[in-house]
Amino acid sequence: MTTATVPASKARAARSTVPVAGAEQGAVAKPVAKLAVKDVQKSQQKGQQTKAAIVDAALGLATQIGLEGLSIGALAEVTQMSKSGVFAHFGSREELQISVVREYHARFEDEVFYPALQAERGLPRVRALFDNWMKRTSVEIDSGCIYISGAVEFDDRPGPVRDAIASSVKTWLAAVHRSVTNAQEAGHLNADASAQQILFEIHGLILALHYEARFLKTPGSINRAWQGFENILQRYSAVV
Amino acid sequence: MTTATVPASKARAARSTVPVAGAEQGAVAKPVAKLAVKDVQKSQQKGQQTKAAIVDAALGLATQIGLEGLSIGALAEVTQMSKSGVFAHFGSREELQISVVREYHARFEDEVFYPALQAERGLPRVRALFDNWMKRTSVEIDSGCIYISGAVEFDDRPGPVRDAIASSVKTWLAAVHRSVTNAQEAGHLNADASAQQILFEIHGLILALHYEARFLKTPGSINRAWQGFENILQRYSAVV
DNA sequence: TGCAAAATAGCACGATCGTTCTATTTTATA
DNA sequence: TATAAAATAGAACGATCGTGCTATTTTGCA
Repeated sequence: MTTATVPASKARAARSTVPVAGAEQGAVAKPVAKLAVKDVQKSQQKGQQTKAAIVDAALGLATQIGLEGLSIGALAEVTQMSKSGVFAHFGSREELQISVVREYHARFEDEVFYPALQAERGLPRVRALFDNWMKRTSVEIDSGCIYISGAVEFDDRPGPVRDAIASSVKTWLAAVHRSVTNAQEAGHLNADASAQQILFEIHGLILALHYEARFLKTPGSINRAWQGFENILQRYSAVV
Repeated sequence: MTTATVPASKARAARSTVPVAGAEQGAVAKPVAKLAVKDVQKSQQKGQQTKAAIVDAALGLATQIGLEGLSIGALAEVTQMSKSGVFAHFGSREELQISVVREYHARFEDEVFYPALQAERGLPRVRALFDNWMKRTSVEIDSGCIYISGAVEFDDRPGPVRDAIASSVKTWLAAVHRSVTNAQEAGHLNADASAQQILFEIHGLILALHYEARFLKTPGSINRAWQGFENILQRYSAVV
């Protein structure tokens, strides 16, 4: 009946099928100025808006109960739509899962990667990347992380969903790797060290934080991750 | 029809319902020689044997597709039994999952923990624990690890299954923690360092290995975990 | 060997799943 | 405002799930 509306903060949930910018409400033939903006708005038709709202809700569900736990029925309930109404936007459950992964990837980049680019190349940017990663992981102690849960759910299950997750994660890890390499070239980190090794150890800190804080609820995990990062930097700091 | 038989190596799969120690046999008056061995066989009644075989098969399934992926129907197919036949041994799916967790825990202890006790206290034992842990994790790159997949599946699903997993993991981590503390007291590791911090960083290496090798299939991950361990030891080695 | 008890099978139930098909409503546009 | 297209709803499908109930078979023991 009532089609779900899209909160401003979530209007980009269908990004994969829609231009990035600041698209809001669709709407009617109101003869207003503001051409450029209007066009974007018009392109965001009803279907796209609804799809964005569905993906947003699906992302919320998937972070908590996993991509495999996603069911179209539950999603229909949350969005106040019919099962077939939800289904029609994706054509298959698998396509829905892929949309969720893409949306998660986009938000991850927006929140973790891009802001870190403002830090200058080399060690400062490595720090910024880890800082943002840590902040996000800290939030995900409560909400869950699709890169981690998805890895477990699909590690033995080949297919496009697994590919989507793996590709996103690899993209992100490659970005961190690049940043470490830059720091080595800038003389901020020991050039003899293996960037892959440094990346591996950093990744371990994030995974341990997620495991011990989210599952075991061990107090102090966040500080231990920070401390571990400082230990790594110290170990690999350039010998002047 | 044909009840599944229990390979020798798996005859302990129903350990949870059977007294731990050497408590076997229930008795009977058959005057046979070969007491010890015979008794074990006799006490292991048909039901226990079958249950052990079911748990063993369930463990095999669960490591690959997760505890949530376990279905009684699939299990019945694998063991060549009827659904109700399988079900009767546990009374609920949840109880089956708990049995699987307990069996995994028992095997983990047998394979990782107990053998390491032969190494002398202090650093050698810390090394032995990590060595065995690494060996097991290396195997689990193919087969999967219930402590990791279970953590993801049950991280915000309270209940006895989650409790069983968390309790097992905590027991194991506490053992490693104890070993680290011993190494500090023996002067093998820096007594000023936090054992929790060391444990956290080691745990991270294992998790990163599992993630990068099993999911991303990044080559060289095993060596990176070893290297990371050496780095940690070096960092926390006692200053003489 | 006979008999009680334990183990297993067979069947059916309600629920939920993803998906398909068709009808209805809403939207965008001429 | 009329009309084609897009979006959504509704109902039904086959499959699978966990579980309960009742038979049947198998086991252990007197």
